[in-house]
Amino acid sequence: MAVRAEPRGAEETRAADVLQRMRHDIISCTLKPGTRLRFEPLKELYAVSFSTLREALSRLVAEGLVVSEGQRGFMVAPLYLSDLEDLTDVRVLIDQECIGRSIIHGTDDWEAEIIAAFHRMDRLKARLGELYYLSDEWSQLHGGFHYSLVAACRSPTLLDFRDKLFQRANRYQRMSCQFRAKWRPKDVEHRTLMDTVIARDADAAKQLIERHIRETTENVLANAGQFLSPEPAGFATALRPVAAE
Amino acid sequence: MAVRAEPRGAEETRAADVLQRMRHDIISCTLKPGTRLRFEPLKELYAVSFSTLREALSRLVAEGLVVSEGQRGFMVAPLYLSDLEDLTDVRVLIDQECIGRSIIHGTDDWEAEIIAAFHRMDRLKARLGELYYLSDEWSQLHGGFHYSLVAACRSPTLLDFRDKLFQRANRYQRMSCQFRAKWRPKDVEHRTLMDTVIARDADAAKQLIERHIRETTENVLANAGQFLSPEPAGFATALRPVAAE
DNA sequence: CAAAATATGATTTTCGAAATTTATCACTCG
DNA sequence: CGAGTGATAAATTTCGAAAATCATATTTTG
Repeated sequence: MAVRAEPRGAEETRAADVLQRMRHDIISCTLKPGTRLRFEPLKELYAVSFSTLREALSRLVAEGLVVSEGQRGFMVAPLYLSDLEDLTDVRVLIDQECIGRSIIHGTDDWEAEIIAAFHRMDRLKARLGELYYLSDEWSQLHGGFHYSLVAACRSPTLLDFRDKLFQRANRYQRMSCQFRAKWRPKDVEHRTLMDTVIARDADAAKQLIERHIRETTENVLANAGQFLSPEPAGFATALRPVAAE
Repeated sequence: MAVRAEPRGAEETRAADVLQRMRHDIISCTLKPGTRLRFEPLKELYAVSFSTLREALSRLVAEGLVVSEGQRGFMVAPLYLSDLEDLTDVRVLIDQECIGRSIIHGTDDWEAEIIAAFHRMDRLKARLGELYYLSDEWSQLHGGFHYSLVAACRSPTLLDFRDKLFQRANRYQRMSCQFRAKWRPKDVEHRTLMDTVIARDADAAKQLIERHIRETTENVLANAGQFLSPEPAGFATALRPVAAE
């Protein structure tokens, strides 16, 4: 058998590839919140067929990045003040739990990975200068740093939830950057967070991550709060009693 | 315009309908854990085409009820001891938070709905007799009761997470029933839970819900623990560093 | 005889045309 | 003039055939 031309699983499936690209475009607000997602344009933009698009959109609905209205198509999930507040509170809960568990279970390798992630983020920031936070690459490394803090929590479910929350929250920040580019630097905070976590001081780390998350939200609100409508129209959002125990 | 023949939104979309049916069949273990989901049989079973099936399957993957392996198709998510344990811990965390918030924000209507839900569940149980817990209808009402307890938490995100966790956990119980039909009755527990929540005793309610959830898991393990493989093969399950903040 | 290479059959994945449904707009009627 | 009605256009949704991929059996080669 010949050697694989691709770097192993570069594109498992066309649908999975489109899913990834669309997710990125939604989070980065290239696809703006509230935009109706019509098929003809999207078909051209992503170079796939109806069904394949549909598959990707379906999954994005489950992830909360897209909403579907009956048989009237799909739409990039709008941004709401109430959603951001909800998101912020739940993120605090989940991140605190993850950090607490990571501090209990973390190994030397976990610590090493945190330090490495911080270093990568820090150096890239230095190289990028003033508007570092607009870059996709920094976004990646910064996300990686925060992930490294909680990576040892030993709960795939918590990590999955955290990931989804992180992505949804990210959209609000990316959006707010487009209005005003003022952004309080967080280098010191990140370093303190790292030190505290590695020192295994759970209580302090939980306090720090809470402040970190809440301050980020406050920044978003200061930059773009006025552009957020307070509530979705229907008010009742995700309600449905279900199966049993 | 003529009067609608259907009871309003009975089937928004064929894909949504199939999604719902498949979800039910997976949770009830009609589609057994670990089963490969081949398209030809499924196409016949649900009477839809490839693409429509694919759409439903995609969403079930996002919900954690189905797993997809590269381009080798789909499979009903297997059941693992480690997953059940993870699930149990996270459910305790989320449900405690939801109950605490509901007790803070709950109105009279919220209390009324709890009492109503309990009554419905209680009467159906009396009518069904011994093996009440095998019935789909009871499953529904029991789920509804637990939902009513947390319904006033004012966090769509938490409710959504809770719902997904509930469904995933349910699968383990349904499965365990098939091996042995011994099931400790929980009537008294449910009533105590209701009384405590309505009395707004947050600490006691949190303790009760934790015990309720953990005992349920212990029951499952007693009935079917020996049939669960301890871990997924690959070990690392849901890991991927992502975007940024 | 073992191992690699190839051919064959089964399955998944993708595509674009056909069927439904919704939205738009001109038109009639009260 | 406004509300309802019906036809037309635009969009979504569904379908099944065609292309691509994977698993298996067979043959070839060292």
